[in-house]
Amino acid sequence: MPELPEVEVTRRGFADRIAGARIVSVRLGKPLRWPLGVEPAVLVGRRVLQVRRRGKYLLLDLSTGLLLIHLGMSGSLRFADVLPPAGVHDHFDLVTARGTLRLHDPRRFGAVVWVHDEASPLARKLLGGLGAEPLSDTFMFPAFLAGLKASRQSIKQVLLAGKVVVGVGNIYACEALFAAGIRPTVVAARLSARRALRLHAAIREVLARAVERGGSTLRDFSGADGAAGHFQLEARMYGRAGQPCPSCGTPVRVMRQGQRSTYFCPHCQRA
DNA sequence: AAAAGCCCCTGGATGC
DNA sequence: TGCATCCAGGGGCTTT
Repeated sequence: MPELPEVEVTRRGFADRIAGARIVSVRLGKPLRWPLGVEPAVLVGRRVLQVRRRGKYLLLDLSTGLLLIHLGMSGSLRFADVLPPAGVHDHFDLVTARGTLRLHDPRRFGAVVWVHDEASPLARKLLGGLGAEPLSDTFMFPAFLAGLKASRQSIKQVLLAGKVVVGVGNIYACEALFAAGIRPTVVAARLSARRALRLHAAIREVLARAVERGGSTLRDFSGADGAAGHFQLEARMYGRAGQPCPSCGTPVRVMRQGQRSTYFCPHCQRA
């Protein structure tokens, strides 16, 4: 579900409030993607120092170790003083002295994993291969172009893979490619520097705009305070098959790329 | 080594 | 109403 904007909106929704809070208890529901990796009781008494984000992962630095949280396809986090009794899809509660952080995840593709530090084997496996952060100034065009030049995959799949740039999921890949006027099927290595530059800018603009708008709410995404996002109201391609392109009026087309739906305008995205 | 497919899981929408 | 099928915001793992 959540792409970079949704994860970042989630992070901002509770980071300041949970910072410094002591862990009171931990409740686990049904199994998630991986086991927590530590006895829940061991975490009690530790403090949550800060909440960072890397790609679509949230990193909760504890006074000892850190929790990696991923929302998968259907996950969302809530943070509140008091939450209702855990439902069948509430699979992780981190109860702190300042409120409870709860992961709700019907499909359970999400994960909460404890590691001692970012150099641990699991942390390296999950975070080690990630590409540049698109909203930071480490997202440099020369490296972006070099990454594209090294791949014979389609540009859409390169964006989704997260090895060159992180955080771009299916919605924002479609939107950024439309904004840049690039056909999603183009082989990444064949993009000219000029077009790659347009894409580099489009990725930043689309993601930053989505964060401002509070993310996209397709099914049940909401921020940590429970508020829905509004970006989907302005999605120009994603989910709009058959509807007129807002730029030229040509019906939006949908196709499959790597088991994912791609939406594009055959006129505005000609090459 | 890189790329393509395969799953993990539940629920909602659609079609018969 | 009931049941089958397809699809969904991700990504690690296995197979080519």
